Amino acid sequence: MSSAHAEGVSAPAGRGAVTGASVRDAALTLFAERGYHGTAMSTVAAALVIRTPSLYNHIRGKQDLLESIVVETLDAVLADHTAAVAGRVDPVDRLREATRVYALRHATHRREALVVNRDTASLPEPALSAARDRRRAHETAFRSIISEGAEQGVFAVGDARLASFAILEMSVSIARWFREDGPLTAEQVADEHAEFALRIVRYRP
Amino acid sequence: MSSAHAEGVSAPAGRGAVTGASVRDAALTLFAERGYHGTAMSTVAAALVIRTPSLYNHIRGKQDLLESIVVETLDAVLADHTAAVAGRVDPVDRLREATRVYALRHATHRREALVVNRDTASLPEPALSAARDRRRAHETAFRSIISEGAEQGVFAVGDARLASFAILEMSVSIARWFREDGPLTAEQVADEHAEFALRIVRYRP
DNA sequence: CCTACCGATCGGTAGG
DNA sequence: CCTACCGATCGGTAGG
Repeated sequence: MSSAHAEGVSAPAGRGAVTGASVRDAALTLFAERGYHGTAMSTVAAALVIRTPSLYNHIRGKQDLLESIVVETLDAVLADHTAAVAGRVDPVDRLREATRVYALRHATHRREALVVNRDTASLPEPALSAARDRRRAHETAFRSIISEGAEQGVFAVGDARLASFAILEMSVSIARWFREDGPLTAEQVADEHAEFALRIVRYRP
Repeated sequence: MSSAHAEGVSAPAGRGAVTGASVRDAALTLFAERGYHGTAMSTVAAALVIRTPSLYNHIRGKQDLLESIVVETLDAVLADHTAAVAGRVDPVDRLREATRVYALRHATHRREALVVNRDTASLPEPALSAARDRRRAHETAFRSIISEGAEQGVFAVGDARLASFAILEMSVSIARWFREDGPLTAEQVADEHAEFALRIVRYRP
């Protein structure tokens, strides 16, 4: 994510210097709102107040935009996860922190999350396999925390896969409703979801 | 849902009589796989082994297909919910049953769930508002169970909205991974999610 | 159910 | 950054 903007459409009208980053940012906003196939490149150009062909001075093509959004986001998810569990041995700490950073990212990078979840399947190979590999790596790492906790008897869960999906997906849903100007901060929402995760695996302090 | 098939593509090759129901079924499968905007009507026709214009002897248009999928599915969700809570007064029973039927539907009607969640925003007005009203009605009814349980002191939950979204969305996610030939039946998955819901709201028997 | 065909729009290139 | 333009594909109609 090299965009200078964390949220919102980049400066469109007036003396806004169009760059690769601003094209990617405008595309990200529109892909998140209307979906990849529902967004015409002419709409991206219009958001930047330029003509469609001018976009191609900054980017290679529409598919490239999607690929960079998806792969970079999934890399960031994996990096978050690795950093979150590093140095922690207690499954309770590991699950709480892994859930917290995952939930937090879905509150702070809503557009990226929406696009990844909706449009990853539209990627051509080999980007599709690359995306699926990254996603699977995260799921596997996340689930293993639950399995380890269950083996140690600290978690009581029937099916680690089921619990893992439930926790991951309730976190993903944050991207659908979270508002920066809402009653809860991203950190509060993330903390609460981390507690939900521990309840799902039946951890009782 | 008047389709004769609960899952899978309707009989395509050979002596398959194409009907309105079979067109809707083929479109449902393809919309679920590739998204509404990612599916060409020519692909729907190809799945039925007819030419594109022949589709229009059975349906009014592409938008109509999406509208009927979304509105009928949301109506069914509301009907499920109403039936599930009818006659139950204990918030524990109400939440367990409301979650169970919602989760169950996402396991048994995966394609519909995927399309509703991915493509509702692509509906033109007034169908868009109709869909949003139905979804909101369900969310409100669902959340009120949690609020009532919290008021009665049987649930301990910080934010009813947060808990409601988390429960609903972890159930929605079932549509993304559930397989009929997997290790768990739809009923088992639904029951487990109902228990997850009670844990999230901190109900302790 | 088909062939023939439509206007509109798509992503993208040429060539300044 | 633009105008001019491309071939491909879109949803859909006419008229059998």
